[in-house]
Amino acid sequence: MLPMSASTPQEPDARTRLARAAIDAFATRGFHGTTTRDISTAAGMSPAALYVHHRSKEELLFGLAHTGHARVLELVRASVARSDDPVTQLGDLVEDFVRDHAVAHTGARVINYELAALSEEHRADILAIRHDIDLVVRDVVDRGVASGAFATPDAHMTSLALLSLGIDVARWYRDDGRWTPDEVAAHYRLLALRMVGA
Amino acid sequence: MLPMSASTPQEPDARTRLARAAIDAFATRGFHGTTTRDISTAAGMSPAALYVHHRSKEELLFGLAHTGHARVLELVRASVARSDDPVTQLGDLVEDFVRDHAVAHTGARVINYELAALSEEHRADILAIRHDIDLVVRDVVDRGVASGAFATPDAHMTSLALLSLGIDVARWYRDDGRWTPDEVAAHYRLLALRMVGA
DNA sequence: GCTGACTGACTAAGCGCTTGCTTACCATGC
DNA sequence: GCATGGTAAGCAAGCGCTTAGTCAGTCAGC
Repeated sequence: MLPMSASTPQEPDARTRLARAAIDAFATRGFHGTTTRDISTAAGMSPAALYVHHRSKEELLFGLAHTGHARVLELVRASVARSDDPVTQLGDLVEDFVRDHAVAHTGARVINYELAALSEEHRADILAIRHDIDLVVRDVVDRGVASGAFATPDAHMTSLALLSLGIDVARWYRDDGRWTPDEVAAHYRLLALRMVGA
Repeated sequence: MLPMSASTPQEPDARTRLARAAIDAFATRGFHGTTTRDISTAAGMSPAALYVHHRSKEELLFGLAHTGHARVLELVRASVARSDDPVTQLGDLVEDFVRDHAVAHTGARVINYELAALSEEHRADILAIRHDIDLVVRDVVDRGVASGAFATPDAHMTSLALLSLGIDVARWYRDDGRWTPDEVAAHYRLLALRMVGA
């Protein structure tokens, strides 16, 4: 029995090539600044081939946004599940969240800054996942405040600020910059714990 | 002697109407998602009238970005100039910066997230102003560390995080939301001082 | 010989920007 | 007091080009 796919690792399948090309293009020029030809050409196909795999340019963006958000939701849930102590939970969550936004900054930029280009239904779908991510963070902060481990005059706004700080890493992080993702993540863990008054 | 202009305050001059329409449109749909007809129609003019006041759509964006950045640079310099104590200086700076990004969130969103649409020369011009803003923040943090008022393992990254936190307010702040600009600004002042270990 | 991935050639619509012209306003000369 | 000429702002129309998306047909692999 041969494996399902015999494609070489240098040449991923068409869907993957389209997704990568779309992320790069959307991150660089934005959704409306990117043409379907930019994407299909970068993926090594004709303009029409994009429509074999996706109904429209908007649906391609939605696919990227949905996959990316679902992945981040699982990421933060896994971070919190590793411990019972709110201090460790928040530290791990911020560290994992920030590292991910530094490593995958290109994709994260698309996911966070191109949502306005989605249809109303698709945007609502994404906002629901974002709300779930919010809830995970807020729950950790609330439990830390309840246990006396954290002290903050507004747990809600502090939770928002923590997430906001992590998201913005995707905007400024550069692969050829001063810090590695791990260095940023470690420093942000400290900043986050200070912000909640741990 | 009559005043120079007798136009009613309800109907500002053409340049102002164009600027406001452009900010609204760019913030909602992005630079490439906005047509020159969107802008001119919202300003109550024909498509051609835009070109009486601006050489191109890109130059209109550049004008908005330049004015906005110059204003923020003056804002943070004024915040720092009000005191000699790094703790007060940083608190005032963050409070003023965050309040401004909440009040003028629409314009700030355009200024911070549409820079990729600028020409190389225009983008370089804006990045130079942003660098000056960075320097103001970094200088306050460095002096706080030197005086022993602040304690942070990486003053450079902490300065970046402080600015990053303020910028991202423009992304999430809503006029009909839970908090007033003053409330957000006051809370962020506390968060900022905790982040630097004051 | 059927299926699914893919292409070249195409279309309708929309884009930024220009053109040729009109209008409103104002300083100047008489 | 008023014609004259200059200027800035504005518009209707439309040019040249690009866009997202379509479609009939090709072809490799099962």
